[in-house]
Amino acid sequence: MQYGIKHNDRESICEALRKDLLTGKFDFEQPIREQKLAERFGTSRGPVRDALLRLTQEGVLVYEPNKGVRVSSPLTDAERDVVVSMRLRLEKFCLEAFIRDAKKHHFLQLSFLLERLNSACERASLPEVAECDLALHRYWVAQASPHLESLWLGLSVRMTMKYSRLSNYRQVIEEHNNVIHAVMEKDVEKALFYLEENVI
Amino acid sequence: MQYGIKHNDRESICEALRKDLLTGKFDFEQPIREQKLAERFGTSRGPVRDALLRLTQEGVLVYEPNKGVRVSSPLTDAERDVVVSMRLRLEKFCLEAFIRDAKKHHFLQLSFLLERLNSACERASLPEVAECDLALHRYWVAQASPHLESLWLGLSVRMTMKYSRLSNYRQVIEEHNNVIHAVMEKDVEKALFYLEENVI
DNA sequence: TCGGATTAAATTGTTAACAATCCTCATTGA
DNA sequence: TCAATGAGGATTGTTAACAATTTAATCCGA
Repeated sequence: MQYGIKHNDRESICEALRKDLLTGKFDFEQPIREQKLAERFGTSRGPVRDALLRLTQEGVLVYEPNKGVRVSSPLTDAERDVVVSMRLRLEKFCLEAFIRDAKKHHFLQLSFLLERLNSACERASLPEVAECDLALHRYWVAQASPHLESLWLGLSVRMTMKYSRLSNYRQVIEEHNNVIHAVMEKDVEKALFYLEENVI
Repeated sequence: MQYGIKHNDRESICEALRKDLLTGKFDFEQPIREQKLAERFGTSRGPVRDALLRLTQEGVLVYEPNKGVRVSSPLTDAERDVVVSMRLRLEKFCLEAFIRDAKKHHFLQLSFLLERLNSACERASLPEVAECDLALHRYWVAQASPHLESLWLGLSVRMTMKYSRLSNYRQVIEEHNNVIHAVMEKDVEKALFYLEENVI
């Protein structure tokens, strides 16, 4: 579906739900029912439960034994500051390593993801912009340190949920162009500078 | 079991496995079989799968579709540095908030957890020391920011897996005593100082 | 009318059977 | 000899039924 990742039911359900959650399609504090989701995705409750469990661990959902899951309440401003600084620490590390080791096909992939983000911005589709934005950042994190990818994901979704700067599409394009051009020129300093501007 | 948390099968399996994994009871790169664990815990594969999925998200295990999970390889030194600094950022934030808002019964609980850690050290039981150490830190994180608890857990298990300073039992006791006495005196500065010494 | 016990419905937790996939290893053919 | 093939077993993925628990509704007595 995306770039060569194998998907089973629970994976794709997880991604679909994450997208919905990040763009606010579920109400806060309202419980999410397994059966309903199972019907929506045309599977049994098993894979749905797997996906919910995983999103819980990522911090998007809150789980209570025998009661199911609900959308977690947003972070306080102080919590968000902490999360932002942690994400920056991690992503700077990854971007630096990515620039150091990147080969031609990595740059190609990067261009492709940037193009996808641009076109999502042009269509002014918030869910797609959010998805493409995450996919882009995720790419260099996954390349630089697969170990820390899931950690990064947890930080990013928590940030994104709090509130989204993504609706300013022109700015989104601008910021990502800056970062990626610096990356292409292998200018670490500049890339990190623009990344910081972009993430905060 | 612990302090008032309700446990179902998948929760307790998860905790038992995490303990085993943190103290190195499974070989690296060797796949972990669901059926075997199900027999060990006297359940079906369902709850076992849930626990494995969760530990994957925490970063202790690596999952490959249709192939199951295996123990993830240790972090590089550079990765570990990043994780340590992120954990410190998070835990300092939480400890500060904890000190600010703590009531008497929180201090009581803290004393209890410290006592448990001491006695584990005296028995020189590495698995228990590791568990009590995590439980102690986890307590102020969970109190200060339930939102970020699972994030903290992911950071901590990754750190602990890399290599463990915990076998120096005398030092473990010393360090935690320092932190907790500072906390009791509500001396934020001192507490954070000793925490840094302890975590790195 | 109100509060508390009792029942019924809805929901989550667990299980065992079945389907799909992967791995091993013997067989085949050049 | 050796690579390709294919059967068989082992393992993971999914499903539907059942058990346990929670939630909602009903009833009853004061």
